[in-house]
Amino acid sequence: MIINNILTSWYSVNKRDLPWRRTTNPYFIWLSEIILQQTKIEQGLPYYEAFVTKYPSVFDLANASESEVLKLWQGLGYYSRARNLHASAKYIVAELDGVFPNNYKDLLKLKGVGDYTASAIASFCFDEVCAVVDGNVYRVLSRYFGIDTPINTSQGNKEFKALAQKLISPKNPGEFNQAIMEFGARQCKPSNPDCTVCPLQDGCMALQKNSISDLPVKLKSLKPKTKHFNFIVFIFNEGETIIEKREGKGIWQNLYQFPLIETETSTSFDTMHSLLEKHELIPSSNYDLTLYNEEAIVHKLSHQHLHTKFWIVAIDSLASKGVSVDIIKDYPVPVLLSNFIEEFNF
DNA sequence: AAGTCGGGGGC
DNA sequence: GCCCCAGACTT
Repeated sequence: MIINNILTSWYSVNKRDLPWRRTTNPYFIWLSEIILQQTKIEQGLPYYEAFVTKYPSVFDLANASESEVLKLWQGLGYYSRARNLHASAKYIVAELDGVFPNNYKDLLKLKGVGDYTASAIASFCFDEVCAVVDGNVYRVLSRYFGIDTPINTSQGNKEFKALAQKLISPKNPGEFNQAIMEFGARQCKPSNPDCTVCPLQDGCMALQKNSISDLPVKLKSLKPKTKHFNFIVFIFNEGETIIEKREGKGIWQNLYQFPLIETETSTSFDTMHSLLEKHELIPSSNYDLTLYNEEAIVHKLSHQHLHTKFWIVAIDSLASKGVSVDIIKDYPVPVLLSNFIEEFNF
C-alpha cells in the first residue's frame, strides 16, 4: 500500500474531533490556521472558540478595533498574527466585498498567509492540490524517506515541499494534508514515538537505520540575548497609573505596558533614582520609590531573556494624564505584565 | 540566507 | 536546560 493510502486510512480511525474539522467555511479554517501557527492545538483551541464566538464572520472581525483583537489574542504570542489577521479581514471586506479568496494564489496575498496556510485553506476548503509542509510533515517525511537535509534552510524547504507535492493525491488533497499532519502530531512524535505500532514501519528508512531520534535535522538557533527591563509603575491621583502603547518594530508591537526603562545591566536603587530624576514624566523629585521584586523576574522568549524589575513610584502629580487602574485590564498587554497586574492587585 | 517574533509544555 | 509547536515576515 502506498504511503498516501496508509496515512489516510490511519487518519480515518485516529483523527481527533476538532471544531475546524466540522466546517469548510474558509473564514473559520483561516482563523484556525493562523491561530495554530507555531502553536499546539491544546493551546490554540480556547482562542479559536473565543474568536469564532466574538467574530462569527469576517465582517465582525473587520469591524473590530485592532486593540480589541489584540486583547482577545493576549497570551497566545506572535502578535503579528493578530495584527495581520485583522488587517486581512479589513482587506477582504473592503476590497473583496467580504468574499474569501478561493485559491492558493489569491490566498497568498493575505497578510500573515504564507505557503503553508494558503495550501491548507486551498486544500481543505476548495480541494486544490497543494501540499502542506509544517513541522509535522517535515518530521514524517524526513524519517520515512531518511532525508537529512536541514529543514530550516531554503534547500530543505524546497525539497520537502516538492516531495509532499509528489505524494499528495488529486483525489483527496485536503484529507491527505490533514492525515499527514495528524500522523506527525500523534504517531510520529518528536520524541519517543512508539514505532512498534506504526503503520509505516515497513518502509521507514529512519527506523531501519535507527536514526529516528536524529531526524529531522535542524540547524541550531542562536542563544537568546539577555535584556534588563525596568517597568515604572506609577501610582497617583488615588488609583491612577500610566500605560503606554508599544510602538516601533520589536516585540509586543501595539500592546500596552508601563513606562519602560531598559538598562545594560541589573539596575540598583541608586541607579533607578538617578534615572527617574531626569524622567520626562516626573516634574519633581518628590516621590516614593519601592522595588516590587527584589529578584528579577526572568521572562523567557525565543530570542530574548527579559530580566525584569517592577519599580513602584508613588507620586503627587505627573506631567501626563493617567488611566484608572480599574480599566488597565481592558488593554492588551504581554503575559509578563498581566501576571504582574494580577499579582500586584493595585 | 539569517534573524525576528511569544508563550507553553515535554522530557 | 533544550527542543518543539498546523510559520510568516523582514533584512
